[in-house]
Amino acid sequence: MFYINSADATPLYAQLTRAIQFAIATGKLRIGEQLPTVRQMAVDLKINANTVAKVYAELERTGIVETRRGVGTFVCARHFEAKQQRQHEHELRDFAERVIAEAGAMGFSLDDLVDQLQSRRKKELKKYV
Amino acid sequence: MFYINSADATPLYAQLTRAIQFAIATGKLRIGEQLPTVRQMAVDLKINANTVAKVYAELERTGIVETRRGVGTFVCARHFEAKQQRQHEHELRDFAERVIAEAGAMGFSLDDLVDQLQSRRKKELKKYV
Amino acid sequence: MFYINSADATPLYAQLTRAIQFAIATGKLRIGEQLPTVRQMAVDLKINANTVAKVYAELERTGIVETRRGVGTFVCARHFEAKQQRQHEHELRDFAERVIAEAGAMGFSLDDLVDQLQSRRKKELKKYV
Amino acid sequence: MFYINSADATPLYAQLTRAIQFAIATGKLRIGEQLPTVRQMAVDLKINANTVAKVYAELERTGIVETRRGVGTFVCARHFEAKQQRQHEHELRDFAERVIAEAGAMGFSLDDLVDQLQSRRKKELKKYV
DNA sequence: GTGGTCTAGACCACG
DNA sequence: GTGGTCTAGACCACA
Repeated sequence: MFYINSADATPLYAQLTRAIQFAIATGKLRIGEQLPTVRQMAVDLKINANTVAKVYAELERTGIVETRRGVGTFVCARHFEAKQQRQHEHELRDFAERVIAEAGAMGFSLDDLVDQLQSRRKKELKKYV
Repeated sequence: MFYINSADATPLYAQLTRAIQFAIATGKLRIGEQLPTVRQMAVDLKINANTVAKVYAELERTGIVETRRGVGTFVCARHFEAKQQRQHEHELRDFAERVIAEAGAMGFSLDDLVDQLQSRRKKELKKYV
Repeated sequence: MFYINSADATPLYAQLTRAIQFAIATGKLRIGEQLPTVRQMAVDLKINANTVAKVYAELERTGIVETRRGVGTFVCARHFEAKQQRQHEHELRDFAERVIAEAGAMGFSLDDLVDQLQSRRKKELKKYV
Repeated sequence: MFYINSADATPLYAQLTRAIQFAIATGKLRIGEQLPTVRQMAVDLKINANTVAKVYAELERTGIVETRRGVGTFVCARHFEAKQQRQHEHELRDFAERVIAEAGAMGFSLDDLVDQLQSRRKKELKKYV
């Protein structure tokens, strides 16, 4: 379900964090659903259990998942502090700005990126509807 | 000309290497053209000169650039055109995944983000026309 | 400067986190001041460097310290998101409530606790004025 | 009657052990008096019954309580009056340090906290008079 | 059996 | 020399 590339210079824990956030954002992981256990995930990805634990702890710290001791780790209902509409918009604009800059630096045209984002979304929606 | 995101966990040297390779691959940097000096690049990107120097050294080792002592660093040739198309697509997919993951973690819906990006497309196009 | 009790069931990292927060709260550590290096702290407290690193990372995540790679870890200016006065008060009341409950459970009278808090503050102030 | 803070990193069993010992030491629980049943305590504190059972077993091992099969768990005698005064003071200091650290981390000034606590003193006093 | 803590020690990125 | 990442493996708290 998750994919890690140990050849990539991006730290394993960052890749996994991203993959889980992505899975949640696209609905592959639903609210309340249990994540693989730390050890199982470690086995699946062939990485150290501590690395997985670090990721889970980090995600819990940011409120994306909830861990119940002795039970497991679960996706939790996002509690986005109802941002001011204004601030939300401002942050979105900043974020879009950054995405555009990075895409440019990596040589992706905005069109390609938007296409990719949209096709991703459709694919994911299809899978789970 | 180059873009580095120090918030990204991907090592600075990897980001810079990728950015330079991309610039060469897409012709933004032409064969024979001079790269910014190590110090200039360090100042521009607000990173340490040693980091830039290591990137240049690595690129020289792989034959992508050539350093002429006391003169500067120059683009040498392209060694990686073959893998370009597939590699590019793969990188785009990874990048899109990262964007979606980050957007999700920040509470932005993919729709909002795509809207935002598209509303900026025209402006960006204008810049480069 | 910091004190850890490995006999205490409270995790070492929690004790150290607390000790550092305390040092900052009482002015023992000033804004901008450098914390001992990870390795030095580990030697001083006779604990593993990773445990210290975990604490520093955690404190950075919450914005209490700032780490500059290759340089060190520094106390940073607190950027308490100017809370609404109302909310601040509400949170303080909740916090006080909790403190009272815990003090009660541990058998400390409110008088003793207040005395202790005040004497601590005076002592700290004296030291550094 | 007992208070557990599951947000505190201190293990639940350690918190409960301390709370019971304190209750006995201060006479809130008298010699011969029955403790809540394991299950009742678990329900009250919203923790697992095994955790409570282990605490009771440990307390029995040290001779502080006595379990009569099929009947319940009873306070046996005090074995730790001697260390009480010094221990109590030491714990108060630790507790005060923790409170100061947490208050600092949450952005409350010690003065504000002390004010808040003192303003509540009368109410608390009333409760117990 | 679940996650959490800690250690020891290797290697890397950065200044 | 600084902090960061990762591993392997031990032991603990909790259900």
